[in-house]
Amino acid sequence: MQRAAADRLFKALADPTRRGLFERLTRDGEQTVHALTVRAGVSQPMVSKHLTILKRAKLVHHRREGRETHYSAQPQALAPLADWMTQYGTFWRDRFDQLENLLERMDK
Amino acid sequence: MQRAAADRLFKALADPTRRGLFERLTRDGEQTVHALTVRAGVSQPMVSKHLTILKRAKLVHHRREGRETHYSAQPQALAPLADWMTQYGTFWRDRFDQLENLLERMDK
DNA sequence: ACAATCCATAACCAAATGATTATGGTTTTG
DNA sequence: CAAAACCATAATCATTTGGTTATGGATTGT
Repeated sequence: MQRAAADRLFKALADPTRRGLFERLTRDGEQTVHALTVRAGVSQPMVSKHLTILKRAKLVHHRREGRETHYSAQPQALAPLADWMTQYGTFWRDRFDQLENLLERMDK
Repeated sequence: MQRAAADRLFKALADPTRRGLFERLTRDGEQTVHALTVRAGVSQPMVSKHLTILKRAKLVHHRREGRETHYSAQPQALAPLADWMTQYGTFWRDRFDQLENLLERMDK
């Protein structure tokens, strides 16, 4: 079951267009499908489809408002991926300082 | 360029069989194709193909020895994935303690 | 009311993907 | 040396995937 969640996550993130959408929603916050389509490099229907896949992986959340649909990123949905990665502990040690640094910056 | 590396990585990890092979190599250490095939649930040629994909993502390394090929995991190849994830900082805070814990256990 | 906008779904298509069986090249074993 | 074992590649196939255009439903603007 955690298996299936991880699978949907990895598959959702396997496509660069989808990662692009997720990254943009994370960086720039909530966006309409239209706004996302303008810079996505693919057609509006394709953006909708990709968003649906991200939605099933719980990476995004949507909110209808009139004729527009606003999508927002749910970065906490990356947790299973983080869990999966902690199995491969050794390489983390090297990254530890960077991470600590990041967390410090986040606290400011 | 880091882009392409991340892409090969995500795509390589998108398949559960491939993740299974990688996990096994990480947990149990170096293995021959034959040994991997026995428990992989797919045919030997498929194991070879998956290993090739993992190899192109630098997630595994191979070493020929007579008629057998020994594969081993290269977990440090997950680094680009870790880098990518640090962009989504917020959720890391929650995982920080677990990570610290893990690193402590690793030092023993 | 009518036209335009926003979005999702449908219909369709080419290419990629995951799998199989068949084959052949090396190397080891009997 | 012959047979068996190990592995990679080739040929083939069904399914999935990422993309398009077409359409239609709902909402907003004139």
